Amino acid sequence: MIPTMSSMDRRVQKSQESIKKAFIELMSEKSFDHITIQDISDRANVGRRTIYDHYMDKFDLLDKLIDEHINELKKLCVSAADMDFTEGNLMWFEYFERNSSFFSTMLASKGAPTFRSHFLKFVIEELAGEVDVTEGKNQGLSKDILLKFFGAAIVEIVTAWITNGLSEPTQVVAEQVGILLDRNL
Amino acid sequence: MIPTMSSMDRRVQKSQESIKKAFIELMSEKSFDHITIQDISDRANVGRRTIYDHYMDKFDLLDKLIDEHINELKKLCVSAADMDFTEGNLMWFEYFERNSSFFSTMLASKGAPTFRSHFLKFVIEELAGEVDVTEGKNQGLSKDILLKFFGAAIVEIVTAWITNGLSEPTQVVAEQVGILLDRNL
DNA sequence: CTCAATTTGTGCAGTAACGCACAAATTACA
DNA sequence: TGTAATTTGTGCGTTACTGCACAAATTGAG
Repeated sequence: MIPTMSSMDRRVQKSQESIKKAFIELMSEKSFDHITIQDISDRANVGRRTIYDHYMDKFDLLDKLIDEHINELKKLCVSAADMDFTEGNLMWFEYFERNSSFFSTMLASKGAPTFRSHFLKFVIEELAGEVDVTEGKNQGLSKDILLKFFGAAIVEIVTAWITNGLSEPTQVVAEQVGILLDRNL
Repeated sequence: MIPTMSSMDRRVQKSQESIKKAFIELMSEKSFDHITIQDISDRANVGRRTIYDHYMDKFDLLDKLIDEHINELKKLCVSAADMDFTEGNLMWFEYFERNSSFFSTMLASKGAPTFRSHFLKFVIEELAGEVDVTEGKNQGLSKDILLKFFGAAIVEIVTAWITNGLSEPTQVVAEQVGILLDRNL
């Protein structure tokens, strides 16, 4: 049985919370590549042995954090169900803006491929509910091709925007991506 | 061998820190008498069994916190060694002012006698270094009597001031107690 | 004063975290 | 490229924390 937060041994909760919090702090201070398990251990005030009890390595820890962010984005999607693309996009872009120190240092490190992979998978899942190939402008087109095409486009726009230090205003990027998606999907 | 902070098992450090912090928070919210071990356990996020592993009961926990405050006051005394009574007093009174939520709720509860006892012992120890009965105005007087007399006076002034919600300005109380001590010691 | 609800205090078995040691791998610098 | 320093990854014995159960004590309301 998978423990819920309320049934999990509190020592496990505390250790994982400390490790994640420390990792996030460190990622806003230096590149993922330069963070050591020893750094995390010191900052979280838990033993190195304990970190290995919970995570295989720091890539696994990054995986888990990315998954948490993806889950947060999913929640935003649920609450944005009644909105059009631009409105829904703005919520996403604002989320990335709030968490930009995490994402920008991660994208400038060996963690970038992991994030891109997770994010692409997620974006495709979300778009799958928006794309209709049985009628309209996309009738007869491969749904799979459509999803990969626009999924990759979205991932690239988001990661480039973050990597370039949020150089475009959040509203502008959200609007333009919204226009492109409205036109095609 | 008494463990220092740096050699103590970190689980012990964490548990004790959490318990103390929770207790202090609770004491700024309600009377010591109404705080339960269950309250502390919930706020600190540690098991009740664990609290009993570290402290006999909540009176023992209060003892330890009072001792920590007394130790802080001792440090202030060391740094005030070159000052006269008024200047040194001001540091003490300001310390009580900073921590007044803790002291005032504690003094309005069953914890008051414990505090008075610890504080009187400490004040007497500090005054002992200031009183000379071999010459001057106190020649021939019992040192023990002098210490108890003025020790109790100081304790009463401090606790009444705290209990009355710091009704007199800190500077005024410190000055007047300083004058009285200068005159007699 | 009575009584239900709550809290206390503790024993105990199981789990998680700890610190240490050590060989292997990686990093950084000359 | 070589080498010292640092970090990694893991096994293991020990310690601390956990949650549960339960009898006893206390609290608060009627």
